[in-house]
Amino acid sequence: METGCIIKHFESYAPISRSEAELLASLEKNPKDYGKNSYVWCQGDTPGDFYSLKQGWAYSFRDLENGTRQVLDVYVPGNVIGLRDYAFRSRVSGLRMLTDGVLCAFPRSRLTEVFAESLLLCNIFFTIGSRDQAILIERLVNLGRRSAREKVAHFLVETVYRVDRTVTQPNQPLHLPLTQSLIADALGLSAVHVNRVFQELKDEGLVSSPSSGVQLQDLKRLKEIARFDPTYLEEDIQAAMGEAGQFRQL
Amino acid sequence: METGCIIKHFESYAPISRSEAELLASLEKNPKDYGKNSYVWCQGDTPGDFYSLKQGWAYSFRDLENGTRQVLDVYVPGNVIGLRDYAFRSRVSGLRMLTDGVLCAFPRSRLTEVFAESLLLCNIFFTIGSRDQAILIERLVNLGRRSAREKVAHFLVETVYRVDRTVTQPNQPLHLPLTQSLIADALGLSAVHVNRVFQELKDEGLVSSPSSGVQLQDLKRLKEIARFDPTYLEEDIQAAMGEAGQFRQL
DNA sequence: AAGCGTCGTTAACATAGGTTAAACCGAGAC
DNA sequence: GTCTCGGTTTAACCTATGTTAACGACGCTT
Repeated sequence: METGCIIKHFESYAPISRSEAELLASLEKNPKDYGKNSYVWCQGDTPGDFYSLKQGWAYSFRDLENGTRQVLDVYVPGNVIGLRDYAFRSRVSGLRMLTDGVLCAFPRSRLTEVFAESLLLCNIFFTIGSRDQAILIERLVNLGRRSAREKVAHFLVETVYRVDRTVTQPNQPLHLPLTQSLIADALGLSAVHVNRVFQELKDEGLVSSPSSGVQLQDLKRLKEIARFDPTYLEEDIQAAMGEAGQFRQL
Repeated sequence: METGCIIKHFESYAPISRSEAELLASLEKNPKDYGKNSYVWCQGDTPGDFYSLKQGWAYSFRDLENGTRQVLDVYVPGNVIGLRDYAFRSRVSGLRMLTDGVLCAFPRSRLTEVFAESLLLCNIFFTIGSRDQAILIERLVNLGRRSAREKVAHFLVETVYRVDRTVTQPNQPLHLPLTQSLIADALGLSAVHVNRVFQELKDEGLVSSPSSGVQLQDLKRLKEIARFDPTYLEEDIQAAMGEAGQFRQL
């Protein structure tokens, strides 16, 4: 079995030892296929497991009383999903596949064991939580204080940045498997208005929409429109662990 | 020295042992006064410390390029603040006092030590992170998919719920030290429009505004308007830790 | 007591984005 | 090869909320 993508993902935070790699590998034992649009869990379910996303894309969302929904986050391969339900009796959001994909489930209680066995992994999980929060914060800013045009640009650029982390691609046009109505639900806009914005961006040659999904043609310009500042995606576990981290790594 | 409010706060998650209480107490060594409206840190600063809020209220925010700002969260006594910067080289948001208050700083590196020394405390910190995320998610839903009236009602009710956790009050009208423009910046609205909503709510006898701050007169009705569902505030560390938790508590 | 700054209030006016609805398009199902 | 379905596109119309601006009330400072 080749080295799992959760390991690869964790290695992007800090070099991990052999025994820790084994510990992580034990979290990736149960790969399971999910079809496009299938629900992994629904809001309100009892949260038994966490997941790592081995392949494909997924998103978390909340359905509202008034019939609308809010998309909370989009996940790309390597992401750990569900940590946010850690302390709750029922899931605070649903999880649904955006494309076909593979998820690895591991039981919530394993996490406490991992904490006990490896301080480094404990720190990395904490770092992931910290990063998740930073992303939510940025989304909050996006929703609260930017125009529709800026929102869309920002969301697209952020997503590209997040993909790049695990899936290193050449410098070519970047393809994202997002629908316009998903983007609308993520940004608190109507699908109609998202389409209006897309028309604009297309006219300016910044994006194109192939048969499905979105293609970014001019990342640089999009970043300007979004006033995108990537520091909120650049964690650094060294900074966090300090001395202890140094020590642990020997 | 009476038992610190961080201990009281942590006890609301799980019973903690004597040695763990001492460990926590060591985090509360440097109480420092902050005046109303003073800045504790600014976005971009290097994050050295975390804080527990011993007294008073504070809020975190982001200033935007376009001159507006987004308020991200409001903190009440007992809250642990700054965990979200755990893994970053610079703070993702600023922190400012809403009232006079007292904060206790403890260095970020201490956290790793605490993790190493107590599995339970490690879990509680994780739980706090999980809860923080749940709150952000709810704020996201609020921003994305609710009307101004619903937003305001929801924000007020949530805040009351969060205060109640540590500060147990009688059944009387609840006073919150929030200004209308703070609420506007938290909800992505203009101060003028927040005021319009407040006029409505006042006419209906649901809130009043004494010389400063907001007073909630009819929590029940406000909850209905907001369609407030408090499950996202009801964590349960038992559920999270499972067996390990049971064991650790002996 | 005069002056100043912050916050709340109100009104008139402007607009970004929502709503509805209808047509269209490509992909998979049968 | 036609049907259906989810997604996109366009247009006409509407409204919730933003903007600007001016005033008032309170609390602090001098």
